[in-house]
Amino acid sequence: MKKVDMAQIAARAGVSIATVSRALSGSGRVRAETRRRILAIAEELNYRPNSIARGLSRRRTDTLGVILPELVDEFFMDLVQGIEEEAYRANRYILLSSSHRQRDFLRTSLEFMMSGRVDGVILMASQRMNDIEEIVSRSRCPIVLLNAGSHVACTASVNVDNYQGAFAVTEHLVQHGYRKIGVILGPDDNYDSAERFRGFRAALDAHGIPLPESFVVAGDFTKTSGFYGFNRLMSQSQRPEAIFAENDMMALGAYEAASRLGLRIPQDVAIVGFDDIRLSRYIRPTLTTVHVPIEELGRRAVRYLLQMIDGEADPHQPYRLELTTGLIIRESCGCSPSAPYGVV
Amino acid sequence: MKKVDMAQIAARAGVSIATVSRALSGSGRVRAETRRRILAIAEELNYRPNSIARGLSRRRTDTLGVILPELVDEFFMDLVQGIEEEAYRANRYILLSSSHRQRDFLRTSLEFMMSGRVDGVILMASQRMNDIEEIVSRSRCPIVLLNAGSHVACTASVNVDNYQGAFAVTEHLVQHGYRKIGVILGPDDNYDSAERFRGFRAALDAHGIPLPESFVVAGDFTKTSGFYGFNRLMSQSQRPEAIFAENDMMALGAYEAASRLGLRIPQDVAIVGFDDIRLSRYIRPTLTTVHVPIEELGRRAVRYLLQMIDGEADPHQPYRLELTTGLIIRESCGCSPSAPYGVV
DNA sequence: ATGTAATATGTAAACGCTTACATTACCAGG
DNA sequence: CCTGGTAATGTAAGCGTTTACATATTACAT
Repeated sequence: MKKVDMAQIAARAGVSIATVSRALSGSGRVRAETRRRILAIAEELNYRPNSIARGLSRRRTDTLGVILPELVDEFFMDLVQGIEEEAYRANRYILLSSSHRQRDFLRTSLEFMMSGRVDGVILMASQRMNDIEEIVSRSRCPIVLLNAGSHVACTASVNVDNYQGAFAVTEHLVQHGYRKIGVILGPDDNYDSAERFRGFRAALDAHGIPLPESFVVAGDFTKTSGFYGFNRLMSQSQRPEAIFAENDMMALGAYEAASRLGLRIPQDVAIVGFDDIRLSRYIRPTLTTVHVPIEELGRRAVRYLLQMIDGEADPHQPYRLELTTGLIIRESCGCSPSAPYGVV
Repeated sequence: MKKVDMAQIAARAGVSIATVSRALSGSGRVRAETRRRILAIAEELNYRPNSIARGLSRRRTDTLGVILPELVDEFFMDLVQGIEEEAYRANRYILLSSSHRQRDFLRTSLEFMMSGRVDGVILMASQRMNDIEEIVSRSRCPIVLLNAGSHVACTASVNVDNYQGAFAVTEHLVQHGYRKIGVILGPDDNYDSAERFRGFRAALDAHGIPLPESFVVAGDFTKTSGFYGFNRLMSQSQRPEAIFAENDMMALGAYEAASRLGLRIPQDVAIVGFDDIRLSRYIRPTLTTVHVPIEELGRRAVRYLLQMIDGEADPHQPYRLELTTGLIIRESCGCSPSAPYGVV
């Protein structure tokens, strides 16, 4: 199939290229009859506008760049889904790139963004946010950050309200009557983790519940770290009655550790997580956790990015959106009798 | 940050645009001293080539299109990962699009591919492969199909050897001594499913094991269908001793049904799956299944696509690659005593 | 018919880069 | 000092659109 361009259509229709362009793009005025003729010819020739050329000329690509730290993860999957959907709705394409373990992350991102390939970028850097300011300042197109620390105030960001979610799920434990509540932390330098801990802590404080140092153990969001974290929490004389794992994967590790130790959930120890990954519904007992509206996160990011691109929002004015999280009450907190099984 | 183009560099360096281009692209001859000067200025001005313009001129975009039926699924996630990695290695970008439940699938795909936005496309259509021939024939750039039926012979495709995998896992059941083996099928029109059944059947035949009609129940690759499929298989007087679920999700449903009926796996009934999704390692007993090299699938697709783009492979010559699958022996077939738990 | 304002179309200049071809600079051998 | 060859650089023509501006056509009121 050979390529067909406007010139060919113009020739056949006996008009100039400009008229063809106007007819096809719908902008500008063209006599109805002429337009019809042009459209027919375009159809017949199976014409598709060359979006590269169009991009050059219009100085926009209708493409959004998405840079994520990784791809293989339920979180990112949902995120991409949300982003793609919203972009599709707005007739935009998605140029996807994972940052490949930050190998030369800054350089790659900049390269990416400044190449004129995209009209805007959705960027989720993991930890090291130090570069961010620089990236943003040197970038040539609007950027929306995902889950940026609250200290990043140089551009738009869409975030999850970790604090509120952690507060809620912790409070739920308290309402169950638990007073000895332990926590398995996420990575040190992780913003989400820090916020979750803040919410956890605040909920305890709000109810006058003490938090002994021994009830706080480190973790890193991996299943294994949850396993060991649980073991450490439960191997002391003073055992917690309930445990808040700062994410679901660690809760999963805790499940396994519990099973190893012959401890029943929630009878011997209640466990709650954070994230509401799919797995949390599949394991038994089902996991009480905090739902994070990931797809929504992606969609909102796209929406705001488009606003910036379309000039409805000022890219230079900082903007911060926090999406509320929702408590998902299942069995692991002790709420309902652990139903044997069910079709999910 | 204002945009800087070659003209500015040329002006500063006191040379022509052409020389700048040559210096920057590395092609063509430029005096070492001049090149150094130009590079320095480019650096200083923080110049990035405009890839759109470059694309227009060179008639290539260094971008690969990826069209998938969905995004949210472990399979696609891994696939995208493999594709992205390999593309990154070759300095290509990925333009991602899900086909949104085939809503006007053909049109979208064509639009996408023929817009000159990409140099080639990796396409995974789900069922209805009827359009494929047409899409391929009308396309303007090389295409690699993923998991295309063997009847599709109009272009390149990379596939998984479902037959061989099913044969292997079935044979494994036979070696366990099971003679009454049931199967829960995938969707009717699904190519993978058909191949898996063929392999299953062949393995039974090879060992002279009969397959009563009642041991074959329909399913559709969902967990729920696995649940009901299991129930149907086990609610007859003549019960199978082992069950081959054509994918892991259905095996998962079968697990739940078994638990409901108070049947132990593998003591009362062995279960094996296909796909080796992550979950298959997390459930207890761990699931014996067939590993599908998904990332590899993606990587291979990219590799061949690049060959076609670079003219090393003829896009018009059909090409078919089948990746072998691997048997993953875990607990659900009865192989090892069902260990209580372990850190995975 | 005629002038005026709208409407329809054409012309040509971008957009930022690559590249074939033309030109100039340079150097060695005669 | 000239000649020819090679290396370095310049010129300009694309690449396929969009779009500002110019021009041609039409419609309508007078």
